[in-house]
Amino acid sequence: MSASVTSRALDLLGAFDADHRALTLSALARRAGLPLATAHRLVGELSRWGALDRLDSGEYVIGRRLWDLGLLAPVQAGLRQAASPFLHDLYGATLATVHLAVRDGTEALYIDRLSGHVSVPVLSEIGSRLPMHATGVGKVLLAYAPEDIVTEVLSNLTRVTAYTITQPVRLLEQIRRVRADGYATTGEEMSLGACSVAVPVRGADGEVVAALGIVVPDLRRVRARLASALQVAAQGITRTLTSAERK
Amino acid sequence: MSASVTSRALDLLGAFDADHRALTLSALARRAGLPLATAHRLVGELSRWGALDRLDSGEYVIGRRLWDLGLLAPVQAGLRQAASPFLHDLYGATLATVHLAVRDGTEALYIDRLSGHVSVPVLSEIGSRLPMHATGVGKVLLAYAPEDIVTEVLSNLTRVTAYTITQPVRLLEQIRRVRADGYATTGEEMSLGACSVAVPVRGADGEVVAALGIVVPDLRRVRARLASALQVAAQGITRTLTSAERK
DNA sequence: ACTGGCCTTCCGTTCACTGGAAGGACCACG
DNA sequence: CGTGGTCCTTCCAGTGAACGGAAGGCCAGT
Repeated sequence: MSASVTSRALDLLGAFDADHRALTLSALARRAGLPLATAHRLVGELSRWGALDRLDSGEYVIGRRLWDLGLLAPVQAGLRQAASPFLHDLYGATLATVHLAVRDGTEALYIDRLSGHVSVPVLSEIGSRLPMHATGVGKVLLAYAPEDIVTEVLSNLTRVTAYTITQPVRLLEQIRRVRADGYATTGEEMSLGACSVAVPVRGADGEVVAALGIVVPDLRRVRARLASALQVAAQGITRTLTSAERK
Repeated sequence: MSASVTSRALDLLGAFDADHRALTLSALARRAGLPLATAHRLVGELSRWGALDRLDSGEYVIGRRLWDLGLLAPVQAGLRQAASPFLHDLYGATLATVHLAVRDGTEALYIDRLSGHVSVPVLSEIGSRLPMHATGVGKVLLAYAPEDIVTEVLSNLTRVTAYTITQPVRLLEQIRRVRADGYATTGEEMSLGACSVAVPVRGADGEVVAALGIVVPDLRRVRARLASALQVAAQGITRTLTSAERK
């Protein structure tokens, strides 16, 4: 039972998600499990502060001030800024979809994505989470994740397409390959018609902080070329990160 | 006197800004104006929920969950997604810094920015606010802003560089030109060595919802070409916005 | 060993939060 | 033009959650 005021307020914020970006007061109260009167008072306070905005229609949405705050989160602050120009360079050179992802628990969290009009359509959006075993960036992140996370992921390999790897042994084998080769690949394991290459991005101390990936319709001719292009970009990101740190 | 629990919790969140991305408990309490014990309790609750994360160093930072929430804000959700591919196209064609901004009160709020390694260095960051009278996107937003906002801005034209426009009459004249021509320009009014062109982006109902701008070192040869490229992109964004709405 | 910074926990007092109830605005329907 | 259905807003007395001073623990510097 959540009794504290703060937790109730947070429950209200938590009522918003990608499928519920705008909610009426009653919907908010319902989703947060609060009495209407209580929700009303709290929501009032939240919008006065700018955490929520009220639309002309009367619906509430996440406010600008929270958007601002979110930008300060370290997930994005350092990493994303450092990586941004390199993502653009990659995108400019290939016109394919480029991804930057970090590990969030047992999933890959996409913190940046570039894709133009000509790119292969993909599921990922900025802020979305996808399973690690079926994506390029995911496999990279998994290869450098702590033991217990790997175990947990291996025990739950859900099938997404006909090509998704669902046997723990095969995935383990691939993880070993990633560590040896320095890059990971997928072939239509997440969505049909989409293959990917991904490499690790290392921080100042050499630990893997993110994964950089690219999605193309077919790997056959380009695998090696993409892998080295990605590695160059990843190196550049690392350099930017380290030089930004010592100042 | 802020007495409600919620407002105290929000004050804690508000203690973070671009210059204070990581704070110790005591620093947080100090900045939020709360007794240490109180701050401790609230911060504990906030981090349990994921609004704050605690670093190994003991400092608190904005958490992933708030980052997630921020992405749901309408500032960015619709507009930015629709605009993203067009920004890339523009960037790809020019390799100059490309901006997308909306009006936030009397300032221009940058909601997206692309810049590679070769672009002119500029001040703007995603999430930052710059004065409207000294930037290309700002002038566009001002040209379509409500009367009272214009008045307020005109009464406070701070000088940034030697070229900044500080006479209300001259700015008003420029605003008229923007409405007539459909685009705005600046010449080193915000930072030396940087000129810009910007155009309005219209929503489904024809009202101006954002401004799209580009920054280059020199306008002389390219002004007309850039203006029309921007207008094409702005058209495309509008089309995407409208088609996304009726579904 | 001492000083000064942090962080954490405890607990009796008190005051801000609670939420049912009542009222009002709006819409659609018969 | 009532009637039933949304929705939102305001009120207020009772109570339990939040408050914050105080005390104690940890670490680093001197």
